[in-house]
Amino acid sequence: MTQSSTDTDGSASHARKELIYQILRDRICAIEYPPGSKLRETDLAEEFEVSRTPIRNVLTTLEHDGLLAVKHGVGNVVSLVEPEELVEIYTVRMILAQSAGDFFASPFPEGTANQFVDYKEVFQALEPGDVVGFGRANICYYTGLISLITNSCLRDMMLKLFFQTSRMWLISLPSLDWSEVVVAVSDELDELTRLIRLEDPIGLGLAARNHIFMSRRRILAGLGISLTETRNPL
Amino acid sequence: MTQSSTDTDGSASHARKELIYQILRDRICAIEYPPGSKLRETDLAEEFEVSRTPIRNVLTTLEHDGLLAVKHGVGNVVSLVEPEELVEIYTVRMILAQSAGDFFASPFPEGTANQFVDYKEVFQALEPGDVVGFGRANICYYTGLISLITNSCLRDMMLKLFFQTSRMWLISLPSLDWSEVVVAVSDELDELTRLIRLEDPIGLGLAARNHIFMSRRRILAGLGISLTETRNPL
DNA sequence: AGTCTCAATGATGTATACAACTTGGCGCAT
DNA sequence: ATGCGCCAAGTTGTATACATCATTGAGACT
Repeated sequence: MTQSSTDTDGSASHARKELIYQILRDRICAIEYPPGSKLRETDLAEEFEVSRTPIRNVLTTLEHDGLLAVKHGVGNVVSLVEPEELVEIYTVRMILAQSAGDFFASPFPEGTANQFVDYKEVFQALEPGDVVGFGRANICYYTGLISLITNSCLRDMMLKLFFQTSRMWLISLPSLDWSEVVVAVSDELDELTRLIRLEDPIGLGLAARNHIFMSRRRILAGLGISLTETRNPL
Repeated sequence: MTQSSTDTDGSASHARKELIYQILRDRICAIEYPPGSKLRETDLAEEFEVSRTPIRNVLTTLEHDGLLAVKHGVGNVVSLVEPEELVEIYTVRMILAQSAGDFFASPFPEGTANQFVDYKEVFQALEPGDVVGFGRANICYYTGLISLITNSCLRDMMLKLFFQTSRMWLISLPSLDWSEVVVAVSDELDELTRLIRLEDPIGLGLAARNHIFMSRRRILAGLGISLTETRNPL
């Protein structure tokens, strides 16, 4: 459902709205639009060369996904996820990842392992402090990993939760040691690559669960510092 | 997120849209609008005494939730869930229910057990064959059960998946033995009531998981028959 | 009789004017 | 100087006219 509607939509307008949706979602999740940003409908309408109507349609969906807060007379502001809710989301993500092993395609598609090696190289090629680049790379990596799941319901759910937490993870990044994080992600990808080569889907799910656990630790550590420093993201 | 936005929205328009959303969602999930039905925007606009614009807004959300298929030039038709996808959703629901025990409010709120006794009486008072009444009762029951979960992310997720499967479950009902189903649901509620009185949240989650498993069995049995008989739900 | 074409119909999609709302600043009274 | 109130600017929300699309039926041609 939802974002998996890349199949025969038929109508061209659906495809266009889906495209705009994905673009805006990725911008929010890579904090090109950081939390607190206002997405002005007229601006977006001008950029995508449509009227406000289809833009508003997309914004409604983004609000339903928990990425935006639409406020009458104020603006469409990228929302912040409270630490308490963040922990809840991470907890559910861990549950899902732990159970996802049973639903990975086995054997893995040809070239999957090499794909993950590529992801790693992208991360390592990033300029230190390029948070947006890190976010985009992270979206690619996670989307690729989740696409290996055959249960479409589980897949959509994990994607949605990933997108909800992504921007908060990126916000916490500047408070952490960049090279340390890159090393951690590289090790993560090494482990996943190994498990894929070993054709161990259950292990892959468990490893993903552990990485989410570690990620939660890091993000909370980062936010614990930054929440008092940069209270106003604007 | 999503349907949990009953808190301080501020704007009255948000509240109105939320209300319309819940009404239409419940109608779909209780098959007052059975799969294949067309929801004409002008009709709904007239009923709720607004223009098509806010109605379309709600319909977009319902489509995103996987309840509607909006087709340009055709109509907004209540979608059917393919058996394959249905199994996937039920599988995820079982995973979530099984893990939900850790997140039930403990101790349970005062009067929770009596509430479940009431649910049981509602089911038993239904006239045989009143599928819509069964659907509405089921929505109440399940909403009440899930509201005991403290993890809001998990709660929203389970609710969403429940709403996705509800109409298919009701469609399969006429192919099953009514009194047998009522007895099964009554036993279900008895067991949940007992576990609530025992203050056993973990057991409650596991029992819910088992009931979802049984429900999946019944619904597939029902659809196995009705899928060939009532192919055109219109 | 059968089939193809096309126009009429009715639905959703889009654009735009206007209404409702929030916020900030300016001015006035205290 | 300060606090209060009101107005203006800017934003989202709504209503409506029109565009676009899919279906269906009649009619003409074969």
